[in-house]
Amino acid sequence: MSSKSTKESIIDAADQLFYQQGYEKTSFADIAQAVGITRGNFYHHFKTKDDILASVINLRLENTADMLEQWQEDSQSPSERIECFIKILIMNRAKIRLYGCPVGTLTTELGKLEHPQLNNANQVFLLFSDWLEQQFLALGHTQNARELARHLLARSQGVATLASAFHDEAFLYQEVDTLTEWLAQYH
Amino acid sequence: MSSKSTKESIIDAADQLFYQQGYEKTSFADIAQAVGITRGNFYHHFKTKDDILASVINLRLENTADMLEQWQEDSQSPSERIECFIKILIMNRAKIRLYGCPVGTLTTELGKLEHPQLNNANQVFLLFSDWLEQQFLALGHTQNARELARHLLARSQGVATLASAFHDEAFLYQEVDTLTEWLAQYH
DNA sequence: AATATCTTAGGACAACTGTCCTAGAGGGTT
DNA sequence: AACCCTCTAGGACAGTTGTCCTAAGATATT
Repeated sequence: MSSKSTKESIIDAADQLFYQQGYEKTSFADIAQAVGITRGNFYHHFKTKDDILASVINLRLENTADMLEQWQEDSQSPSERIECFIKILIMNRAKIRLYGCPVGTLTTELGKLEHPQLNNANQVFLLFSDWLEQQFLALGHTQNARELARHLLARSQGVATLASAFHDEAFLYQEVDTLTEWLAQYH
Repeated sequence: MSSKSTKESIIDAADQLFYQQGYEKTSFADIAQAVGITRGNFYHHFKTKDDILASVINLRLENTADMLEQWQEDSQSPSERIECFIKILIMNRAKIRLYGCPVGTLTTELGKLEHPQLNNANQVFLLFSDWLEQQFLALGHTQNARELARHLLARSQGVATLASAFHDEAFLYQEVDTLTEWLAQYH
């Protein structure tokens, strides 16, 4: 196992734990146990807990950018692409039901902690926002493309929050239908 | 200062701190400092941190029930009452911009912590949900009153989440307008 | 085979966590 | 005056936190 692989393992484990338990609750000991290394060994890869968080956010930024690029290639029309976004609520329903949206819950927590990495975490939101805005622009909504993008982003956040609070997947399906109908009026 | 008053002070301070910093981040030391008592003195009023949380949630339940009752009395029509709900986004915009929605952020955090008080915290959501459902029923939407109530609840959650992430009050006003228009179609 | 670099385990460190105990101050009732 | 009960301050307790050091092991290069 090379150094890079161990470092990546740490980031992956931290990514999951931050999502499932929250950043504040997750300790070095938790991550170390998940990876299978000792706590002391940590310092060689990351100086501080904030360093790990920064790496986790960078990983999420990369993964999100890749996913959006994939959607861009795979779909023929802007409305199809927007539907891809809506459907991640279904794709990730099991985890959303348990932990909410990884983007929204992290930014919310970092906001309360007044954490310096909050702006970086918000970049993930901005990736989605800008990409959605592009799609609405392509649909011809030049006046309010950003407004529509943020609106859709907020709707998906709300759905994730309630689905998680009530552990209710049925609500998730229902709201995805409502969102698809909403989208139809902007074709 | 009587005992009851000190206990209430603790609950009030914890209420604010749990909202502003989160439950996990807030320590006994934080609360003690906010109230102006020593940490050791705590045990006389609350046995555990969970006890404080339970009291905070009960306080929020009472306050929410009172507020809903007030709206019920003060407004003449169901749609006016629903507008009261929508407008709390404006009323509390300063705090929402900083800390998000107190109900949504707490249930999200407790969900990740798998905290036994999660169900109690969800009761606050249920108060709103049931009350909104009543209003939609009164408007004649017998088939989908609950669906509409949950939908509106989710929308307001999403607005709060994004307004907090982007520290954007303008978005909040804009989405309140959108929600008011949405409501108009159900009069 | 010898050397240099990278990676690891183990533990030390002070600070903080939630919890709990004890001694005494304060006020009211007999 | 003597008593009781409520409340408080101060500190003890074991455990955990993030951080950091050191010594040894592993790996690669010469």
